[in-house]
Amino acid sequence: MPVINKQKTTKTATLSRNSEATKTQLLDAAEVEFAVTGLIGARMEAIAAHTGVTKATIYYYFPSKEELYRAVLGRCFTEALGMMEQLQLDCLPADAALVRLLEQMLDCMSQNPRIGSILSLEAIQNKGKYYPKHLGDLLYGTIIEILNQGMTAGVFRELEPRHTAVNIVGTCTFYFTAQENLKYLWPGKRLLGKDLLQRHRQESIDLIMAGVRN
Amino acid sequence: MPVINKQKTTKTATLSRNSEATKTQLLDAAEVEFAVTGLIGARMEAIAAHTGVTKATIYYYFPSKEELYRAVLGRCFTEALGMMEQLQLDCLPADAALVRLLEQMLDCMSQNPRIGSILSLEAIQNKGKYYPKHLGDLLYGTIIEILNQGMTAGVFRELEPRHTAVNIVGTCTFYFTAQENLKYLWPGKRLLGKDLLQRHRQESIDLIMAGVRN
DNA sequence: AAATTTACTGACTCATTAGTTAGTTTAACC
DNA sequence: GGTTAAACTAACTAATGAGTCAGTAAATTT
Repeated sequence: MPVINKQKTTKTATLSRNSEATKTQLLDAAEVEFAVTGLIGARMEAIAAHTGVTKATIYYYFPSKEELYRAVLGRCFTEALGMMEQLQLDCLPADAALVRLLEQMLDCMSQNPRIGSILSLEAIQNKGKYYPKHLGDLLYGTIIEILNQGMTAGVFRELEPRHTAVNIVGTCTFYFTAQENLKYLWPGKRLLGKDLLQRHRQESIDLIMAGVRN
Repeated sequence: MPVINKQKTTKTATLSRNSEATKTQLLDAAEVEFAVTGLIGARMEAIAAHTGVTKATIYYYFPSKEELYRAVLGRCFTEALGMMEQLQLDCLPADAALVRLLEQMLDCMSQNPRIGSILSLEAIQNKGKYYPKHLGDLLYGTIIEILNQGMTAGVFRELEPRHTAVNIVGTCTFYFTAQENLKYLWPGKRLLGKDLLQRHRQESIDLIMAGVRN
């Protein structure tokens, strides 16, 4: 393993055996593990092994399994939050804004389907204890706002915005979280392959838009 | 605890300390446990304690944790299958048939939201290893058939039936499985309470029907 | 090059867990 | 009322898992 440090004496930016990289790798491995097993089911040993370090190394970076879980959630949803914030929907009419938001959500799930699994497990196993409410507020708040706007403008039919928002999010996530139960519906095809994903994206947007439009 | 047996000598129907009842109670407790933790996370001790017996009693009835899990799944989906089969949708036009099916699915989830959780966990944790394919075939097969029929009849728009079927099931389940993450959207209200449930049922049906109709 | 700090490990502890077994209690049948 | 079989338990085993700690190796500083 050559090349550890590129800059030599830039403050504390570079660390001896590259602790920043190790930490990131641990978070990556932990994300995968938590996305399959949830908090309780996750094995610290498995996370360590997958990272190529010993279990004790995890405790060098994170005080406990629970805090590691919090860190994983934090990183996931900071990402998602960033994507949401750069959407700039205010200047768009309601229907265009909703299409844009749907595209973003579906692409987000395609890029990292683990987010959906983690949130599902979080709800089912931990009763939402670690659920990042500010993300929920932002996501559901944005959808509800768009729906209200659309109703006022007359482009959307009269609907209950909160229930509809929940159903929209459900539509954007189910395909990904239930993947493994659904795969036999498309024998021999990869559900996260380019063509099926593309098709699913379009079908989901069409269904929702037809569902809300007047 | 008085009254154990009502009929006295009806074959082997009545058992000494009522084994049939114990078995049912064990399955009930196991269903609750598995619906929260999944197969790997479930604690046999917890299932036993909740039933009011010792752990060893479970092994008197079931050879292993895995077989207990299989038995729980079996019972859940025999129920669901029974509900599906008595629907009699063949004689109905596509749109009425879909409404009927949606009502049934939503009511099924309302009555036992654990089904959705168990299926979600099954997909995420076990990669669908124990997923009852015959149930999936029946459910998705029925929806796809109705959608095709509706397109032929011209009452439904041109859509891809499989993706749409997945989205329909997603809409019918997400509210229930993600309950605990969503509760803060309705502060002070019970998501599975009569009024919210009723409202959600109607909103979901409206969204889907508007989404598929021509 | 010696001293110090940072990154990391091996070998532990103690709690928990699936599964077992030998034995006990309760009811059923004669 | 004594025998037998079914229902159930207490007390185990063996394995695994979260978390600890003393110590080592590599890099950085002096």
